[in-house]
Amino acid sequence: MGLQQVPATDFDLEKTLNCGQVFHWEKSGAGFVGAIGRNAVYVEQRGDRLFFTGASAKVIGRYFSLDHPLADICAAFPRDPAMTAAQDFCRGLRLLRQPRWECLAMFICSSMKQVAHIRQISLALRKSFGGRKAIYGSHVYDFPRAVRLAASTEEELRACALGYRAKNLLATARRVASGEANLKAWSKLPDDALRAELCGLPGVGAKVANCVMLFAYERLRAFPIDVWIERVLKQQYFPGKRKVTGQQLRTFCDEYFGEHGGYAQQYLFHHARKGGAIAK
DNA sequence: CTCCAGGGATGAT
DNA sequence: ATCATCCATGGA
Repeated sequence: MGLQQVPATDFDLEKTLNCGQVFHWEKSGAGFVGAIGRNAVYVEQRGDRLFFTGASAKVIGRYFSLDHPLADICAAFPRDPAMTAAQDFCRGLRLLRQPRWECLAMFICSSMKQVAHIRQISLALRKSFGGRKAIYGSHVYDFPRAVRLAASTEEELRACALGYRAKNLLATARRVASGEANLKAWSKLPDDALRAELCGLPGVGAKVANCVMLFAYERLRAFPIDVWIERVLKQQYFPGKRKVTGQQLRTFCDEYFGEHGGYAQQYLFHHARKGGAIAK
């Protein structure tokens, strides 16, 4: 079974899959197996080339955002110690273009959870409601469509360790399945209108909405603020300040990080979590 | 404005 | 082996 390949400069597959933007890729041999939409995929990095099977080069390039001008994006980051250290630590980390429904559903499940646990929820949902597919000597499950989850019960979802999130996921799945929430049509909306639509869904607040905008709607300006990022921001950009409100942080981020704020956020986030850049 | 449910992994004792 | 901690959203 031969692998196809594409050039992938300024790319780090392991960092891209393990930085907390996606939750279902599993290590397999020298690479990873996972699903890109309905495609079961094996992907492996060798130097500045990506070897893969299970999807077209076009699908691979699009999902891993190999077209993002990473050097230019990084060059446009603000020059400060935190950003420089994060950028150095995250070399090659790219923001994926994830399927909209899958991304929305997973970030509804992500609330108040750590990455390890979100991965378990992802697998449980896929095993219970998704389709099993063989790939490169292994197998994966694709993510269940909204209509499938809409036809499930809160009890079935709770069995996937969703806890109180089951109710929100079920309610949102029903809205998406009925067409009342048209995720595809929303992609034409400007940022603020898109955020407002997403926040109207059960289980979606500002943080989850910004994650979905960043990871599934190519809104590279979207800057999700969670506790990790809040710590980094306060420590690095508001040192010694006693009371910093959420609104102050919000305004600062939107102005300071600008056009590619989402990349800046992901780099600061990953560096804080994995690089031990936090003093608390 | 404040308080807190909710639940499983993870780190500390 | 038990105990505290992590955490976004929504509702009281």
